[in-house]
Amino acid sequence: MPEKTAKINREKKVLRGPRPRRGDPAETRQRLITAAAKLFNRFGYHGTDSNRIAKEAGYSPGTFYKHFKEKRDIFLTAYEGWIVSEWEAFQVELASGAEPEDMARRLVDLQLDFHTRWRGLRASLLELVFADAVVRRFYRDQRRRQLDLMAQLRARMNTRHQSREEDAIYIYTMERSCDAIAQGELSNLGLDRGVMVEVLVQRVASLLKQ
Amino acid sequence: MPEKTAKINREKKVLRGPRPRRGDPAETRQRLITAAAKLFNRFGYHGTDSNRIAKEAGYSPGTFYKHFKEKRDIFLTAYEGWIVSEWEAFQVELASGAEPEDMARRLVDLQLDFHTRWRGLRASLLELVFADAVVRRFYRDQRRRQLDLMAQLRARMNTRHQSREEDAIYIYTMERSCDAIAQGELSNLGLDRGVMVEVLVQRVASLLKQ
Amino acid sequence: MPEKTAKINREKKVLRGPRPRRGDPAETRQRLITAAAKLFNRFGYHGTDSNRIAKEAGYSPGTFYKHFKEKRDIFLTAYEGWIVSEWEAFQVELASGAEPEDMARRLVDLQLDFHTRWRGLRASLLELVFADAVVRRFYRDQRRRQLDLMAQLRARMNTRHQSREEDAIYIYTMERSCDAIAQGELSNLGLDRGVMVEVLVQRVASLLKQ
Amino acid sequence: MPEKTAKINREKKVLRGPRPRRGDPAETRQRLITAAAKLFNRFGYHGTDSNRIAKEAGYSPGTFYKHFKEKRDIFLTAYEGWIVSEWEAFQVELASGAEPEDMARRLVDLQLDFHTRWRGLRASLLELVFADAVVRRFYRDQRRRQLDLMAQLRARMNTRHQSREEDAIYIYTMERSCDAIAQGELSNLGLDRGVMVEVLVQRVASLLKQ
DNA sequence: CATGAATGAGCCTTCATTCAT
DNA sequence: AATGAATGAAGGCTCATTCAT
Repeated sequence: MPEKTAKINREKKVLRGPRPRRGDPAETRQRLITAAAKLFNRFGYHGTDSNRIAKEAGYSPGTFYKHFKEKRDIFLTAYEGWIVSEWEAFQVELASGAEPEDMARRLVDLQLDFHTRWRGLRASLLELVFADAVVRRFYRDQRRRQLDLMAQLRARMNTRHQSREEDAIYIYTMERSCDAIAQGELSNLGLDRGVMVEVLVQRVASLLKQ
Repeated sequence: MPEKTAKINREKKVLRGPRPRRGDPAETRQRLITAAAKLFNRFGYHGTDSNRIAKEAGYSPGTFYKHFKEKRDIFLTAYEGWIVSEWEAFQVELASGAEPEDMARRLVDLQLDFHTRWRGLRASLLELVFADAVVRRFYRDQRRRQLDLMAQLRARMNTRHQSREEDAIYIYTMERSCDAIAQGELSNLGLDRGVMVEVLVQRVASLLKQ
Repeated sequence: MPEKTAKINREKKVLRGPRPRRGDPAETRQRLITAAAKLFNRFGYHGTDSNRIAKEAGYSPGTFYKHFKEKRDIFLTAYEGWIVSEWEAFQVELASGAEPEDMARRLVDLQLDFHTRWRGLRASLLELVFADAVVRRFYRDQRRRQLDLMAQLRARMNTRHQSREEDAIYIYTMERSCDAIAQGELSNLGLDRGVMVEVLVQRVASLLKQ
Repeated sequence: MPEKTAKINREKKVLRGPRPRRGDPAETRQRLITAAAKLFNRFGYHGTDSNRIAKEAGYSPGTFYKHFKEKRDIFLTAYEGWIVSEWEAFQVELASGAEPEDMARRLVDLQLDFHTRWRGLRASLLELVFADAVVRRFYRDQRRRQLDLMAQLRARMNTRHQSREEDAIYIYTMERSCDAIAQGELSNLGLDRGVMVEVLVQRVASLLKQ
């Protein structure tokens, strides 16, 4: 009977090092989300590992999994946080009563800002939507809600009529163009950011004018 | 997918029959590319491993690395193959002398077709562009060439003037909209494919009319 | 765009160190099984990790998973190897035509020998049978086969009649007693190995006498 | 399981009602043991984590470690509780003065009952005995005591003489057979429970008859 | 007495890549 | 040209255990 070896084998899980701290779970969770967003936006989803997220937030690997069932979860959470805050900012702007042109400019700036801040997460989004059924469902729910909101908005604002399909294409145009700008594509393509933004602003403005 | 890949390969050799074995390097290389495209388009870049590409093509892992320095290379090669064949198909159509509306419809169909066939590769593209400097450079070169070609084309066809920035936005609109359709987003969003396509066709047609 | 960081992140998988060797897969597999058996028998199933099995056999972690889908698989394989070789040894002995008492003694020695050599695997077996449905199925299949063989054997040898249930109890008795001896329980319990073995031999002998 | 566990705990206090909260230490400890027994018997030792035991009992992880130095301890405690209660039940039966055959039947029923209720713990027992020196020592102490009691008992009851070694084999036979029945092995092996039990009853009865 | 946030070693598994044959 | 056994870094995730509150 391997009396000694068995014991050695069993007792290797001795804990040493600095002592744990305490904190508010909500705060910890938020720190993790912030760290994840930061890393996703620097390295993309596949370039970011869960242990590193924890470390970046000031925690150890186990803490991550106390707050999120799996890596995908924190991605979805960060993604939702972005969508919600972006949409809130849009609502505020839309309710500001500014002149169409001014409002359009601010809306484009807003979207550009968000797409810049979240460009890494956005870069990973499409692959995850493609490869992961859960992300796909989540993504499409958001998209549907977005289209519904847009329809409501247009109804309320008496803007020029356009179909839900046109709404979708409008959204795709804005999103993809802002992504391109946010990803820094312009300078490589001989495009001028100012001109590009201006074109987008005019598109938005024409939608806002009744 | 295989049928169309054959089309892409047409200028080299039509590859059928599941048994390779000591062929000329070009054929082996082509088989690997075809297999990679197939897998990328089913599982995405990160969901496809290089050993499996080799196996799918009927070779062993070592053979893969005889023909491609790294996994990224075959992605770029497949990507280039797609772009080239898509652009060739466009050129053919643009030279057909068809009526603007008909031509527009065929161009949209063409793009939809390519985006459907390559949707997995496209889904992975943005993340790779973001995370990998080499892919990024490659991608932007293609994009620049695309914009240049479009400018030439417009000059030749005497179409309505629009800036390079407007061209870019047009390209982004078409691309993102076709991606959405190809990825199957429409049914979840209460959008009608026919209507969507029609809107896109009109956009293209209005560009083609002088 | 984080040109540098992204690259750093991507290129961390550089391989260094000693070069791989070549070998016969069957041999490698066997080496792994042998190593696994050794470790399971020293530390039990839960005290043995797959990387260590690989290392013990002279390979790296990846090699293990080229030969076995998961850790459980190598356990089942080792288990099966033991059962088969034990049963073969029994068959040889049973066919030897020795006198009942002599044969009984050799059979007990044989079983003791096997239980001693495989005592770690046996110690883990019951928990795995309990906790893992796949192991359970495998185990019960073996057991059924064992009972069937025993029935055939008794029929052929014209031994005293006993029910399949009695056979089972006989098997359980032998197994558990040999386990106890193999695990080294006797010295702690004030039991004499010689006496114990003698009792078992008499049991077996009485079965063998018609 | 819960009903019977309560029985085991009877001599301390009957614990019902799912809400603990600042009670006396003994009660907390008992609740933890009950929860541990339940989980060990459902998932085995390695399939049960200490945090879950605490949660199941209505406490937090810290509380667990206030009452038990380590996970192993609560296993040993539960194990001891089972042994003690089983042996007590046996003593009661043995003192009942019933006819040998009746008594034998009740004893077998009793043992079957206990082995069924504790089958998860029993399934883990042998691996722990093998891998952990402390469990091993504990287990063998119990076993020695059991053999001693049996010797005393036989002396008192004037049963047919048999050696301590024969006692041990008898115990192993009963234990392993009851385990098999408790683990549900019979149906897979084409064995009839009634017949099996009857054989065991006869074995016990023959021991009880002088 | 009890809490529960936090720990961190470590296990299982994957996969891009190499090189001796 | 092709093979394919082998590599080994690393990543996702678990869980026994601790300690500040």
